[in-house]
Amino acid sequence: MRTLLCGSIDEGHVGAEISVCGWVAKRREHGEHLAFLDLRDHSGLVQAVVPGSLDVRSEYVVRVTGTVTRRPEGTVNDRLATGQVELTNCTVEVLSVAEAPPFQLDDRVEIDEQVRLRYRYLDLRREAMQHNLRLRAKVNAALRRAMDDQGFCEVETPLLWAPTPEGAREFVVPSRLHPGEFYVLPQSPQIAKQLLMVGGFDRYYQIARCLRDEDLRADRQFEFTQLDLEASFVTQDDVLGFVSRAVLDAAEAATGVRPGAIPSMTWATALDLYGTDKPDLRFGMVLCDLSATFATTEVKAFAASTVKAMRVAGGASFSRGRLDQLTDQAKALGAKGLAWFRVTNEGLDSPLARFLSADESAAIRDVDGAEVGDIVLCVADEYVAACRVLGSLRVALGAPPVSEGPHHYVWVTEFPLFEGVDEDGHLQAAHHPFTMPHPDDLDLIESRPLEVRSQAYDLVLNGWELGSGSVRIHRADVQSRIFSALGISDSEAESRFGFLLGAFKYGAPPHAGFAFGIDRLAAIFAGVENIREVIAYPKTQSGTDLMTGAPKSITERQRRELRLANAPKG
RNA sequence: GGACCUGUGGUGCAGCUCGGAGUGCACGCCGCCCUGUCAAGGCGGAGGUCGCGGGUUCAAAUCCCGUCAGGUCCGCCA
Repeated sequence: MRTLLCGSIDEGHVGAEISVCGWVAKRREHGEHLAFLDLRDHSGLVQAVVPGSLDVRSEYVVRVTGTVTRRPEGTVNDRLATGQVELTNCTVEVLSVAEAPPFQLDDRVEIDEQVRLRYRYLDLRREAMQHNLRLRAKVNAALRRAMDDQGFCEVETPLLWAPTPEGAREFVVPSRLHPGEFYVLPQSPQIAKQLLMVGGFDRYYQIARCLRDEDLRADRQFEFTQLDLEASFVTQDDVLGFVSRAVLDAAEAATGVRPGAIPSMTWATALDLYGTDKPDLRFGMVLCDLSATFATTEVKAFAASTVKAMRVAGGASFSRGRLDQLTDQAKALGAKGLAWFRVTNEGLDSPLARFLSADESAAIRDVDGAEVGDIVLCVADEYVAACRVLGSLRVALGAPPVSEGPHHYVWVTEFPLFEGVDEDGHLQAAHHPFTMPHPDDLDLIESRPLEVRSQAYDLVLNGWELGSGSVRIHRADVQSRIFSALGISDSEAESRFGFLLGAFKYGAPPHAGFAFGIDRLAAIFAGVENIREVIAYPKTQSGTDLMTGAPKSITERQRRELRLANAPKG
C-alpha cells in the first residue's frame, strides 16, 4: 500500500512517484484551488499539496500518492525534518474517516493523564509515546542480544504457578477444573529459575512479566517486566559482569552513549554516606558523622548514639517556614527533630548555637567543606534512623529531575542477610530465604545474626533501584540453619518450598542470579518520572484500567463454573 | 489504612482568599471567505448540571461537611 514512511522522505527521493499512508495531522485550505495536508505516521510528517479543496479532516486515515518535489523557493520549512520536499500531483484516498479526537494530539499542551488513559489508543499516536515505546523496544532487543551473546538460554516459565505465601501479595486465579483451589500469578520466576539450574540450564534468562498485588506508585505497577537471569558455577562477580554488560548495551542502544564501568559500593557505605541503599550519585551532599564530637555533649538535642550532619549549599537563605517544613518532614520520617545551623560571617546562626561547645561548633562549621551562605542540617538518633532521615532530606533537597542526566550506575553489595524481627520475634530475610550468607560471616548466623552480611546485591541508577540478585544457597546444611534462624520449621519449609528443597537433593549446582526492572530502566532513558509513560496500557494508582474499565464483574455463568460466591463486603 | 494536591464547554487554563446573573482567555470543533501555507489567515457560530451529594446564606464555581475520580507520598512492595 505504501512505498515510503512519511518521515523518511528527503531530497534523495525528488522525482519519485510514491505512496504514503497515515493520519491527517493538519489540513490547510486556501480557497478552492489549493490545499495542504500534513500526513503523519510514526516516522514523522510530510506535506502533500493538493490543487483543489480537500474533503478530509484531522485524523482521517488516508493514502496519498504523488511525486516527491523540491519545495519552491521560499517555502522550505526548517522545523520539519521533511521540510525540503513535498508531495505534488497528489491523489488522496480516504481509507477511514474519523471523528474529532477528544484531545489534541500535538504536544502544545499537557493533557490530563486521566483523559489520555481513557483514550490510550489515541495517546499512543503522539510522538512522545511512539518514542518511549520504541525506545523500550530497543532496550529489550539489546538485552536479548547481550544475553544471547553471553551464552544464556531464553526459557519461558509459567504464569500459572503455585501459591507460596511469603513476601508480596499474589494475584490469585481460581481453577475451574479443581473448584476451591487456586493458581497464583508469579511475583517473579524466582523458584522456577532456580529449578532450571538443577535442570542443567546453566545460563538462563527471560524477559519476564511479574505480578504483585500491592499498592501502585509512580515507579510501581501491578505488572512489570524484568530481565530475569540465573547462572550456575558462577561467582557474584560473574553475575555483576553479565548484568553490567546487558545494562550497558541497553544504555548504548537507547542513548547512543556507552557508560563507563559500573562502580561498586557496600551497603554499609551507601547507608553511611547517602542514608539509603539506593544512592543517587549525581550529586554530592554526603552525610558526615559527628558522633565522636558529640559523644559527651551537654546539648540535650544531640544526646543520641549517632549525630549525622549534611551541608546544603546556599541553604542559609531558607526561610523559617521552609525550615519548619523540613523539620516536619524529618519528624514524619521518624526523627525526633531536625537541628539546623546557618553558616554566616558571624558564625553559626541557630537557636541551638549558643549551647554548643567550641569543638562542637567548629565541627558543624566544617561539615563537608561548608561555606558562608550554606546551612548544616543535623539529626541525632540511633545510627540507621539518623542516616535514613538525613538521606531522605538529601534527596528531597538535592536530587535533580529524572530528565536530567548524567546516568550514574552503582552496584550496592553486601546487604545484610537479616532485617529486624517480625511480631513473633523471628528474624526476617532482607532479600529472600535462599540468599547465601557472606562466607566470612557464616559463623555469626546463630550468635550475631543482624551482623551477617549476605551475597546479595542491588543495581541502582540515579537513586532508583533497578533490581537485585544474590548468590543462592545450594547446600542443605546452610539452608536449614537459615530456616531455623527465620523461624521456619522443617514441616513449614517442606510445605512451602518442598519441591525446591526436594530438587536440591538431586544435585544442585552452585548458582546465582539477578533481575532488574525494564520499566524503570526505560523510564530513566526516556527521561520520565513515571513508568506509565513507557507502558502501553498502564493501570491507575487505584489499579483500574480507564480504557477497558477493568476490573469488572464476571457473568453468573463464569461465577458458577468457578464455584465463586460473592463474599459480603466487610 | 493514612497525609497532601487536583477536578470549570471537547482540550488547557483563569475566576475561588474577600459569595452577587456561567464571566474570560487560548486551542479544538462547525459554517463562510481565501492560490504557498506549515501550530496558516479573516469573519461568524455552536458548545456548560463549575466531578457528585448535602449544608450555611436572600444569594454558592467561590464558604463548610461528605463522597467519587485522578495524581504524589507514607504504610506495603521477602
